[in-house]
Amino acid sequence: MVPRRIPSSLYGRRDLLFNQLGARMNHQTSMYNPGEIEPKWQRKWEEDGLYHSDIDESRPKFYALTMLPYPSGDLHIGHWYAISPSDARARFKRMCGYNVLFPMGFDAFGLPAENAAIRHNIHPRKWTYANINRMREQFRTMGAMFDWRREMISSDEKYYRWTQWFFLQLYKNDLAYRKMSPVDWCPNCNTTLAREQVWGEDRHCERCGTPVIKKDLEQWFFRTTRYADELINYDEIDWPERVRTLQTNWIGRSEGALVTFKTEGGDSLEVFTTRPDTLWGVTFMVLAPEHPLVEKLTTPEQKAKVDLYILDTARQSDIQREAADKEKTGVFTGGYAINPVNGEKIPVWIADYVLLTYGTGAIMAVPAHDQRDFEFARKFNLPVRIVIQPQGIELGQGGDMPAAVPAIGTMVNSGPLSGTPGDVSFKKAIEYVTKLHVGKAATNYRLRDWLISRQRYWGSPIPIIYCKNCGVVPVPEAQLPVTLPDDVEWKPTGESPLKLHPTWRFTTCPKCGGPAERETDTMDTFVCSSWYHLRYLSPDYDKGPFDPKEYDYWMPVDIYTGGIEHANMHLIYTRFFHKALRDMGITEGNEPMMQLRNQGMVLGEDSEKMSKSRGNVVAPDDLVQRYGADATRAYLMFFARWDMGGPWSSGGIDGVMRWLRRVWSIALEPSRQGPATEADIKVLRRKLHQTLRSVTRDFEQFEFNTIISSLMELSNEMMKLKEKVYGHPAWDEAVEIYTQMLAPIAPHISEEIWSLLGKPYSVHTSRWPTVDEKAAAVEEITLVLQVNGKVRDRITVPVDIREEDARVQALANETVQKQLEGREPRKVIYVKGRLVNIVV
RNA sequence: GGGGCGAUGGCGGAAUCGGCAGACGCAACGGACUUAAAAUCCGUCGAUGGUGACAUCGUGAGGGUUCGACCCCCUCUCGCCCCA
Repeated sequence: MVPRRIPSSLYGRRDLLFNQLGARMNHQTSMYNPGEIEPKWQRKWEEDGLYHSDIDESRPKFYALTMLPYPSGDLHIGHWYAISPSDARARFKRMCGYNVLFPMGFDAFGLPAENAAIRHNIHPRKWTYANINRMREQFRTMGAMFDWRREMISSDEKYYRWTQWFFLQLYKNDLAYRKMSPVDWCPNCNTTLAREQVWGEDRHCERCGTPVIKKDLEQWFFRTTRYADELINYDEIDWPERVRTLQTNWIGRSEGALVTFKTEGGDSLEVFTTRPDTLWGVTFMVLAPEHPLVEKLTTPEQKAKVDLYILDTARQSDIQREAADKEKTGVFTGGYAINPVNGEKIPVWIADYVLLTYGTGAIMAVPAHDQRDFEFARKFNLPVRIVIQPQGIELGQGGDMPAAVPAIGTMVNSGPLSGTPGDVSFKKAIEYVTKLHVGKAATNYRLRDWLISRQRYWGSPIPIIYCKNCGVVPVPEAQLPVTLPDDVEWKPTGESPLKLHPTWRFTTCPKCGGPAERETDTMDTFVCSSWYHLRYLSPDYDKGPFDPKEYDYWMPVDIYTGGIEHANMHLIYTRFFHKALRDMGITEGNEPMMQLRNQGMVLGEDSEKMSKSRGNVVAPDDLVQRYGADATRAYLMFFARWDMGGPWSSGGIDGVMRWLRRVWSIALEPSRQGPATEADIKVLRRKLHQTLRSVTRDFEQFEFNTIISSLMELSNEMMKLKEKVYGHPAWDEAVEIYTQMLAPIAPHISEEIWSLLGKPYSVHTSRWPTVDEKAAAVEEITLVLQVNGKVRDRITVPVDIREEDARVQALANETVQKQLEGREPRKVIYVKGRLVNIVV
């Protein structure tokens, strides 16, 4: 636990008080002491409910959402980096007049809790909720504008009741189904993993690093593929192109044709091809070793070799199997298939580079026009036949091609379609196979349905009952939630603890009342996080997953911030969820989150990923102790572009701390009052309103680092002018607006300054100032004088100088004349407000 | 192997529409204050040459387009990410 009050002796530089500053300070001012003011204001804001967000039809709403943390035990610097700038922007929006909802919660189910249970013999619930309590306190030190009344915790019964309810709705609408399937299984975590939880060349478990193995199990799936086409459409949302590309590639839509070949024995052998125009170039077929027809096709002479090869393949990972640079391996089955377009008899092979899970698990091999097929043909001496003649490429004979030529071109050696030009070849080929009833146009996706079953304890139970008489029976909605029992034993047995529970598993069938068994698998935690943004709307609501009144007011999410690593998982799942719910009439609109922005990553000072083992971890608690939350927040916004991130630098934060102390004294310390000239006032007001303009724009665009730099520039300017303009209304205006601009970034110091200035509480509910365009306008500009594109001089001219005058002045300039050396200008280029370039 | 992103002083970064490269900050150095140190304040701070005004070079490398390129195009190197 973080102490509620940090001893102020840690912060204050009391020594200073009695030094040279002491003499100048009056009773009103004291040193900037974050240790004192931060907890003070945090308490006050909480008591006053300053950050409560309630429906208010009189104001436009703004739903600012930031990805919720997993309660791993400590809020680390990455959380601060992601969340505190998001908080600053939410605060900015609020000051701009929006009714802002900025909630926080915990993604509380998941493996680490259970691993902790196994390792330290502590109950996952206890571990998780203790961590949540600790992290909630750490969050409070951040000074963020969370409305804690809206907190959701995904492992609460009142939450997962509705996760289960959603499962039932998906089940009713045929969007959840069960099937036997080979799955990636982590032998260490004893669970199946989704494809995206399997990482790296050696295909290891994302959590524990153990290489995964394949296993056949009855599993629950969500039909994400049904929405594949809609998911690659981003018309309604402002999401970074990077994320859209990642999602599009992940979904991997490819158009082509399904073509049915026949085996000699008469079985249909369906293949998906993206190149129907190459059908006449098929010289062999390749099946995945696991393909169901392999056994039937294999001749007795080949059986021994085939069986051995199948065994070999099972030991390999998909990545190893598909690697393009890998030496091709394969075995002839002895069987043959018939090419439906020309009746040719072609050999059928098996090879590991064909995966059962992609397309139909079988391919037609066209070695002349596909590199992998080409390599395979060369290795096993199979014929290569050219059927495409791309323009301008000399192909020679198939037998002596150095590599496959995948280009599109005119069809040749293709029976009735020979001569078909490349631009219509796909269409014509598909028409042809359709007419023959041996094929049709088809679209294939890389995206698979979402496997949500986990053989683990710490997750939401799947609300399904298996009855000998009635089969698969959904738990009636009135009986939800299916509660996770507390009294289980977790031993790494390979089975879910729920399966070993003596009583929980056994129940009665809701349909026939006979003896029945519960599903003992729990749901992938990504199911929980697919709808948490809806639960914030009404976390205690018990008539549905969310209160429709709240939904109508707050949804959709206006801005979602978080890490890009979720592009292929959470962000696809949550879009899928929303679209599925929309089709079931539960939600409205096509997209849950209108705008998405990703932050980068904070690296250690050694430019490496922070990790305990490297010893390069920066702990935000220490920073708060030493510098306060405001300086920590400001430095996180200042040290790098937010969307890029970068290595932490421990020295840099001192500069930000110095800046805050300067701001403090600029705003609060009385000063000698010199006579202010018109010019001084003008300079101050111009800089002030120019800064306000750029800060406003940068907040809109998530450019936090330049917000801080321009505020630093302004404070430097104010420091220079203070002795002259102190006491003048322009000075008071500057201090007031400065405090407001600072408020979203450093909420505590600005609230303290605001209150010491005698302004009405609170700076955070004050209205964002408007730019005085007249004050911000410049009257004189620096015109750059170039000769042949090189800067030679700069002159100060009126902002509205006429082009003719600018040209005349430039040519008359002494330095320019010297550079011209009497040469006659060939051309004079004038860029308004920028430069005159004289070309000789 | 394919795709994406990036490379700017000693360091983090700025330059928002093709128009003053290096804003702002860190570090460093010099000065003021101090018995002293810290803190604070003032100043210097891309490289080379020059006492200096100034000149030449300079945004990973090479080429191109342009009156003018950190910015656009081509080729390459390195780093990170994603997909294989």
